[in-house]
This record gives sequence, structure tokens and C-alpha cells, in this order.
Amino acid sequence: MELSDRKKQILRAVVENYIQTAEPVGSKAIVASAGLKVSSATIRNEMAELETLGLLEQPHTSAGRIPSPQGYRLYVNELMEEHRLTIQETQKINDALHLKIRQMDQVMSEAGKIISQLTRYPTFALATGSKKAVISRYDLLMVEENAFIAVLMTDGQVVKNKLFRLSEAVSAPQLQLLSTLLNTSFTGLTLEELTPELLKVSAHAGEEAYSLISLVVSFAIEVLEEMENHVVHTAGIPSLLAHPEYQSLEKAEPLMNYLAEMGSDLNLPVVQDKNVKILIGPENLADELKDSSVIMASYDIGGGMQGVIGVVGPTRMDYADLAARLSYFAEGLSRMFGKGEIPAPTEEA
Amino acid sequence: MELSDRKKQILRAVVENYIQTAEPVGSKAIVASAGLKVSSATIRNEMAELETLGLLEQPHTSAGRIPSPQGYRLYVNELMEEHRLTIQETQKINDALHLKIRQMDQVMSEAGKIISQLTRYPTFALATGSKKAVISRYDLLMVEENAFIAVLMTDGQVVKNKLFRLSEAVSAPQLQLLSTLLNTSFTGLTLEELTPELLKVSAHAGEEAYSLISLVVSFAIEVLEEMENHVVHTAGIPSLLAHPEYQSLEKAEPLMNYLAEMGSDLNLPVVQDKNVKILIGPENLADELKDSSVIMASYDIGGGMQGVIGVVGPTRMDYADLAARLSYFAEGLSRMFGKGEIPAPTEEA
DNA sequence: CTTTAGCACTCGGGAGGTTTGAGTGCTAAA
DNA sequence: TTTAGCACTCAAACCTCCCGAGTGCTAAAG
Repeated sequence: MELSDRKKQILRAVVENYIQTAEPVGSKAIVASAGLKVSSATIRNEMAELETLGLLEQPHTSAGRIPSPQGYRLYVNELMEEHRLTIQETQKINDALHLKIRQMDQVMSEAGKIISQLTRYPTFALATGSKKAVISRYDLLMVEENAFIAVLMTDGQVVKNKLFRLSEAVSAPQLQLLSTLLNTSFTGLTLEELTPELLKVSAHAGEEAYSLISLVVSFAIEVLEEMENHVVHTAGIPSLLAHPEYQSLEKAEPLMNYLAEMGSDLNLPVVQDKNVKILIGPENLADELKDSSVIMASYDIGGGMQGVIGVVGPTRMDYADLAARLSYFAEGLSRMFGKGEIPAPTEEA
Repeated sequence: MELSDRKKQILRAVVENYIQTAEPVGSKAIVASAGLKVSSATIRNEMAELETLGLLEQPHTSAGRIPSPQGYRLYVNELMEEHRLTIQETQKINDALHLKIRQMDQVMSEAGKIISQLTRYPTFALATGSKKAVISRYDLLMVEENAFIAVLMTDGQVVKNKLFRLSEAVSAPQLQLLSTLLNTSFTGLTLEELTPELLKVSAHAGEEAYSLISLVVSFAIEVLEEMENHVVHTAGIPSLLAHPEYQSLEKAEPLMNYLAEMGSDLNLPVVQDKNVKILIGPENLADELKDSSVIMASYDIGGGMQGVIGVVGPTRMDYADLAARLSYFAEGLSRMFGKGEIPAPTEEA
């Protein structure tokens, strides 16, 4: 069944009013805001019907209406205008993208902070690999006679390093040998394949060589584990408190704790085809999010990895605005990763 | 003027009762808890005197007494018993110290999360350099013909890397040359000395060599800047809400925002001689902390760097317990950095 | 001089009742 | 189908009252 145009207009007015005021909107308010040439009584009749359709709700009998999750969903799917960012906003985001970047996970966490500052909502950021990550290369750098740095590079262009201190001295040729061995036997292997390979090699190698190898391979395992574990970075959690729906602690606390502690177990549906995904209220899987909405955008990291950045807030969010901003920001990040460098501060498409 | 023993006992009883119950303690409660053989009336008289001394306060006329910041201070300085951790607690902390560690700043941020989980208070962690950090070494690793990784090591054992992509190809000998140049001219220089040196070198070098050098040196500058900027990591901010003094949002919000956004401008008095430092209420410089207390412990990172880790909470904190835990944890971190590796899971002094 | 018992007093906080006003649903007329 | 009018509802704000924990003070006892 299709809604009449007037019903759509009313629903839209309710959503947009409510997004702004955070208070139930009554029939008179709609007459005032939308340019409808009917009286409040008519609106009331229409709203009653929208309520039986499950698109609006009443907090209590004698209050105005607020959109139900289904109402928001319909608004997002059909009624919402594509938001265009103003020049100032794109400028702000462009400036922000010019952050000093070092490593991928730092990019993600930085990006989260920036989005949070820009939107005043808590954010989360994570990377998700569609394919298994592998180490593509090992480099060993001698520091002192009993210390060396291992530099590992994954196929996803991520570089990690660690300083190892040893109880015994190693020579440069030894390190050279070790490096060759690592690069021939331990590259291109997934997390699961590393340990068996390590055992296989242990048969051939001498004991001290083996202990060195296992040291570095353990590090490789750590790195891969970290990448697969989808570490979630969060930022700006306290900004939740600025919104009226979280004024009461009973509402705010569980969500804040959830956000603060959400680790790898974040079971969000993976962002698929579209760039931006919106989850409204009960569409979220986590219980703590049933009364909140999540908007997220994905971007390409390269090497088969995908980054996701999102904001969490009340169901009453400015979906149009936030979707536009996140999308723009994600686009910028994609470009950044694509080039491997930050785009020049000139304008691009 | 020295307090009588009985007054001290009373003050102590007030503090310890209040720490547990979070409610003003009255004269009867004191008679019950402390083993004093006097009546409540006597206690009342004594408490009235303690109040004129500024050690106790009354929230309102007909309520019990709570310790004033000065009261806490006296308690911390003179009355507090050194807390001993139970075996279980040290075990917990030891286990926690066995985290997978990669880089210094990750250690700090991890350590913060752990302490926060252990104490249920928000934590902050930062590193502060008493002496200026310098780059002690550069390594350049060729990846493809138009990409290389720069690995920088500071005197403080910190290793950082970055992947550079170039528009033009570089050869291995070129990189070799570049590396030599960097290691001879740009090591041992502080942040301020790097830029002038870069200009000096630019005179001698060709243009394309110069652009490569400046790329890597810019990265070096970033790294040093980051180290000097004392990036503050925070964790567990929402755990504030679990404490009754932050049940009202007006109290909690400013502090949470302060913690979430506190950057390098955290003007804490540097921890000096002692291992643990306690700042009570108005002793804090930041306005947002005037009603809260900060307990922090420092640990040695090596290379002239010092790490600080601390918790923030209401003035009503279990100072003895927290000080003991932080101190123990900091000791563990010191040991870890000293060895450059995680201590074995056996017990040590 | 110190301690104790007794008593009047204070004041925050909770329970209960009242008022207010925005907003509704319904009905009857246009 | 729309509109005006009206009775009705209910959360929120506001009072008011009461309770009881805890105090300060006084006067007697040690």
C-alpha cells in the first residue's frame, strides 16, 4: 500500500521537526511548519491513520507524535532528501583529512576523533578484511649486537615493527640468513598456516636459529591476529550526554559502557554494496543499541581491506546530514589510501 | 598545632566510613565503627572542633560530616596505612602486565585500559620526556621501485615507520646514499635543530635528492613532535558514572568532556621524587578537576623518558588502595621497559 | 576540666495532592 | 472531505507536609 502524498508530507514534517526539537510534535506545529493548507484537525485525522500504520507513536495519550523506527526507516528510504554539504563543511572535512598520518590503525583512530568532533556524536572505527591478511615481507635491522628491529609488511600495505632484545649476541650474517629464511618460508601464509610451518621448520633448523625464528614469527602472528580481530577504536563517547535522550543516566550508562568496551565482538552487519548504511533502533543486533541508531560509511584501504567508520546516536538523528558527511569523509579516506598519501590541499572532484 | 590522638582517630573514621558509604557520617556511626569508649556527644564536640579546623565539612546543618579536601590531605599524609596488595591482586596485575606489546604508545594506552578495568575509574596515560628526544638512527627499506619504508629509531628505544610512495622510481644505491646522508647529518638532533639542518643540506644536494630527504626528515619531525606533545591516552571514562557523586549529569558531563578531550595541555605538576602523587580536589589546576582527585604513578621508560599513569575519581576515593595498585603496576611497567621485554610469569621481588 | 544525657531544633528528601497546558479524539456542521 | 469546537487525558511542575537523622546546646555527673 502506498501512502498518499499528504501523509508522506506529514510524516516527513514529524520526522524533521522531531529531529530538531527532540519533542513530540503536535498537529498545530505541523500546520505551522509544513506549508499545508489544511487545519490541524485534518492533520490529526491523518496522524491517527499514520499511527495505525505503525509509522508514528505517541509517548502518552495526550502528547504529540514521534516517529517510530519504521517511520524513520520509511523517511530514510523514500522521503529524505540527499543532503548536500555546504562549501564550509567540505572545507572543514578536507582540512581535517590533512592529518599527519603514520600507520593505518592510527589513521582510523584519528579519523574517528575528527568525525566525533565534527558531528558531536560518538564514533567507532574499524578495519575489516574481506580476505585473510598475510605477511608479505620481513626486514631485520641490526641495532646493537644483542638487539634488532623486525619490520613486517602485510599485503595490505600495513607496516609494523618491534624491537627485540636478546640475551645473546647475533651477528649481521646470522640476521641476514634469518631474514632470508623468513622471507622464503613465512611470507604469504595466513594466520592459521604460520604455526604449522614454524613446526616444520623447527625440524631442520638448529636450536638457537629456531628460537630467533619463533620470536619473529610470534610477532607476525600477533600482527595478523590484531588485524583479524578488527580492533575497534571509539571516540567522543561523552558527547552522548549532550543529547536529551541520554539525559537520564539509566539510558546513557549502558550504552556508554557498551561503546567503551566494545571490542572485536561488534556484530554489525558488514557494509555491503552501498557506501553508507543506516541501522535504526531495533534493527541493531546488540541489545544496548536497540534504542539508538547507527550510521556508518565504508572506505577502501587497499590490499583487500575495508575500513568502516560510523556514528552512534539517538534514533532521532539527522540522518540526511550525517550520511552526507560520513560519506564524504569516507570518500576522502579512500582517496588517501588509494594514493598512499594525503591529497594535496587543492580541490578535487 | 598537632591534633590529639582521639581527633585523629575520629578524622580517620570519618574518612574511611565516607569512602565506603559515600554518605555523610554522623556521630553515632563513628562510635559504632571506631573502637572509641566515649559517647556520641563527645564525638560531636570533637567533630565540631575538627570542622572549625577545616578538616571536616557539613553538606547542610543537620547532616553528618564529610572530610574536606584538607581532611583528605591530612589523612593521606599522616593517617593512611600503607596498603598491601593481596596475592590475588598482585596476581591479577601480573597477568595483566603480560599483554602483547608492540610499541611504546601502545603500551601506554593498553596499560591505561587495564588499570581502568582493574580499578573501575577512568585513567589517563602519557609519556613525558625530561630531556629532548632525538632520532638516533634511520633505515630505509626498498619495497618496490617507487615505494620504500623509512624506519626511525629514537634514543628512547622507540621505533616508528612509515611507508612512502613516490611518483618516480628510486634505485637501491640511491636509497643507500640517502640513508647514509640521513644517518650522518640528521641523527642526534632535537626537533628545533632539524629544520635548520635541512636547509643547510639543501644547498649541497640536488633537487630530487633534496625532496627525498625532506620527505623523511618531515616524518622525523612528526615523530619528535608527537613525542614532545605528550599525547594523552584515556580509557574507561564512562566508569565515572558508576560512582554516586557523578550520578547527576551536571557534575559528570564537564568532567567527562574534559577527560575525553584533554590533549597535550594537561597541566599536571610533573611527578617528581616520589613514585606516587596524589592531588586532592582544589589542589588540581584544571577547573574541571576541582571537585575530583587524581592519583598517579610514574615509571621509567628508558632513554630519559618517563611514563605517567593515573586515575581520576571523586575526592572520596580509596587512596590507600589505589596508590598501592598504581605503584605496583608502575613498577611492573618500569621493569618491563628496563628489560625491553615482558618479565617471565614467575614471581620476582 | 571533661564527659554524658537530654532535648529542642534544623533541614533534606520523599510522599502525596493539585494545577497547568499541550494535545488528542470525537462530533456535528460546512 | 474538511473544519470548528469541546470534553477529556495525562505528564510535568509545583506545593505542602511529614519524617527522621543528626546537630548544638545546656545542665548535671564524673
